[in-house]
Amino acid sequence: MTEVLQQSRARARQRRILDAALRVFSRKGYRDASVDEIAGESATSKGGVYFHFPGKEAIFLHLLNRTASQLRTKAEEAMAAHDDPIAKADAALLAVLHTFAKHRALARLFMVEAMGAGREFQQRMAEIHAEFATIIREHLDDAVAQGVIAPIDTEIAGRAWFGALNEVITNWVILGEQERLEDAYAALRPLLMRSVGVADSQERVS
Amino acid sequence: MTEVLQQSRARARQRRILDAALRVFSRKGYRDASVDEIAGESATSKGGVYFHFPGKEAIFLHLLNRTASQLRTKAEEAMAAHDDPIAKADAALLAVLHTFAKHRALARLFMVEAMGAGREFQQRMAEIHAEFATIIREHLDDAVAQGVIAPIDTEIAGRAWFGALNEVITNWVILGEQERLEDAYAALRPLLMRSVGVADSQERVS
Amino acid sequence: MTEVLQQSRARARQRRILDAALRVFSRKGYRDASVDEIAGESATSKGGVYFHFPGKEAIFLHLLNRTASQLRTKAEEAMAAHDDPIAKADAALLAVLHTFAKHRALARLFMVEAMGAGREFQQRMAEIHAEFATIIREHLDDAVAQGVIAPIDTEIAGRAWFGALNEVITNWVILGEQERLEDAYAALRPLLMRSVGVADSQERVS
Amino acid sequence: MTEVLQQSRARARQRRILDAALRVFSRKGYRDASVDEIAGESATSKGGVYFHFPGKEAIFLHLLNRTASQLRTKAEEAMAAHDDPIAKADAALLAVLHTFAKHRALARLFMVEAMGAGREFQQRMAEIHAEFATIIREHLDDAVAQGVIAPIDTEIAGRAWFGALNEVITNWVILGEQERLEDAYAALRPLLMRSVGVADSQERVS
DNA sequence: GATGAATGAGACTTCATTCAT
DNA sequence: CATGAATGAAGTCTCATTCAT
Repeated sequence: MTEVLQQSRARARQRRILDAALRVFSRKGYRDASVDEIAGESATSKGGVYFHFPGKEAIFLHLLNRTASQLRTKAEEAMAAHDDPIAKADAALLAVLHTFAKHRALARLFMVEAMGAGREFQQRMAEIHAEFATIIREHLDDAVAQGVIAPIDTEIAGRAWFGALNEVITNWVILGEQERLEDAYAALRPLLMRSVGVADSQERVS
Repeated sequence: MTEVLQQSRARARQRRILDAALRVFSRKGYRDASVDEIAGESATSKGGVYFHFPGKEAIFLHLLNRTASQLRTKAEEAMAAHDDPIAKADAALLAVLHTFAKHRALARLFMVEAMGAGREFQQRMAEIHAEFATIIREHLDDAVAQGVIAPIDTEIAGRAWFGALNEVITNWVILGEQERLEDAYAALRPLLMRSVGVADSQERVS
Repeated sequence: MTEVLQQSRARARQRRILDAALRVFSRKGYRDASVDEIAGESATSKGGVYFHFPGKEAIFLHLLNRTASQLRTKAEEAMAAHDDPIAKADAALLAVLHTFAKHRALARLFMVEAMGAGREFQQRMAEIHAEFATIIREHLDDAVAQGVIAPIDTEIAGRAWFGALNEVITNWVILGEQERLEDAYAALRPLLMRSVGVADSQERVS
Repeated sequence: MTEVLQQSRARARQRRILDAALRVFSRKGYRDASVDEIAGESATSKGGVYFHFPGKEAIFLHLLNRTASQLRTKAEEAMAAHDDPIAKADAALLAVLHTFAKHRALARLFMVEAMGAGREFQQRMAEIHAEFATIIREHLDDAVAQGVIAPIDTEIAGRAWFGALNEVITNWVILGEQERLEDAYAALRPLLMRSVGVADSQERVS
């Protein structure tokens, strides 16, 4: 069918635009990225971009949501490999970290640019942060339920874990290459564990 | 001396511009704040603003530095009241929190807007974050030296503490009023303490 | 014949497009009407519209000509019912008025939008105006020839009659509902009659 | 004072922009006129235009109002020279005509472009038309009151007079040079007079 | 014949910055 | 020193038109 072909081509073009946008946004930042440049980078015309997306803002939002969803998937896959609730939460953090370590552009977009891109995004970003904090929290709750850790305020713990990770990633994103991002986590991990009352068990690495 | 008078008048105007800029930036965000509006809010003309500052960017940077310095002062004053190194670090965090709780505009500027305002600021922000992380770290180092806590990676701990705090403040800034910011810290504090191996001692609030 | 079927189908679609265009043009005005919207309203695709018409301009021109021709037909039918040349001219005006009263959209298109839609249309509109003025003129000429009215400049009279009518209709189109358009004519008629030296004779209909 | 100088310079520039806009609008029509071209023609920058006017629409509206006001002034001056109310109305029409005859650009703008420039202007144009129709009407009312003419529907008469004039001017604007606009009025005048029951008195021309 | 994705020229507008007064 | 008019580069977005499928 012609229709199907066109649809799939359209979807391919959408993805090309999104991919190009990711590159441009993380190269220039949201405010300094121009739709013109995104169009150029995706081998499309400006009009083409506007055919597929209502505007620059929408592109960024798509990207944000797409990334958040990919990230969540990765985290969930990583957690599936473990039974221990603490190990699960731990695995989730590590998965997120791995992903960002591989795609610094993504990390920059996600951790840095999104905040200052305007009120609209801050709200959405806060939600995304909260989503991840909640994932952690739920597994800490499980851990409490199973008696693995003592009862604590898991909500604040989830947020704190995420915040600590965030700070580490952000630093790594902004300052040059420095060290491997995973190494930072290796140092961070015992801290997090202790914070919820888990005695250190240096079982794992990557 | 006329000179002296003029100097002080000039300084007064500078401050008026900075104060106005703070209001405008935190109302509109960096990118949506216009020099025109800052001029209007500070009862000056656009030309006047440009006489005192090289440009919009410089105003923001001034503000950032001024705020960081005020914050550091507050933190140091708070720490001076304590001997115990852990208590010092703790007091510093609380002082920062108090300040932000009183001036949400400042918090927004400092924690949210600055990140996405452009490459220039991200670098500076990372430095400021690092400064605060270092303050914490130094006192944790003291604590280790005094045998109050066991040896740990204090650098990562400083960053983690700051990151956790950051996340909490950011959430509070972006989402509406919700709860008192200080309450969040009350919940956060035991976590931080445990993370460096200090048994909970619920001594204080303020 | 397949050919015949296809031809008639093509013509049907043409008409559907024209009808849709009339609605859109009179809703949005020429410049704010988009081909996309016309396509949507005529249950066709943009490509379809461009298959049947060379462009937006041509659609508008078609509409203009179609309307002018319909209007002329109505006027001629109305005139056929009368012998008196003055009555004929009178009937023509009334017929035009009736038509517009029923189709305000048409009136708006014809009297208002067409003028400002661009140079191309102004020329054509002037011609159409002239056509109607000429119809009136011819019957005034007949009246002069038959001695019903005294010799006057019938050309200018035709134009003036049309102009007066035009102003009345335009007002009615732009300002809301107000009164019945026909009532305005009832008031206008004696004026027109007197202007060519015909004593008032309130013979007529509706 | 610097202030005064700047103000007067600003006003001069405003006028330059308005004058340039008049030229461009009447050369290209409202929709095809670009702010760029207006800026160029007024030896300003695009930004300069936007400093003085909120946008293209506002420029056009200014022009419309300015012209309407000038026209009214001319008409009133012309009427001041006469006592007879009919002569006054007559003089007003002639004054309007003279003005347009001298400034065809103005006429085009006023009679043709304004209508199709968008809904906003149509409303305002209808008002302006009504203003002029009212001026005529008031003097016809005077004439009735003084017993110069028999009682008639002066409101519709005012509108009809204006409409007739409008048609004549519009034709003259759109079709090339042809004849002198004033000659058209000479032919139109007896018609108008008769229409309100005034016997012809070919007293004047200009 | 129909479809709708793609194009690209061009429109309006904003604003940081400069500079004559 | 202050003012605010002026600049001009850059940005987002619209839409008539084309054309591969």
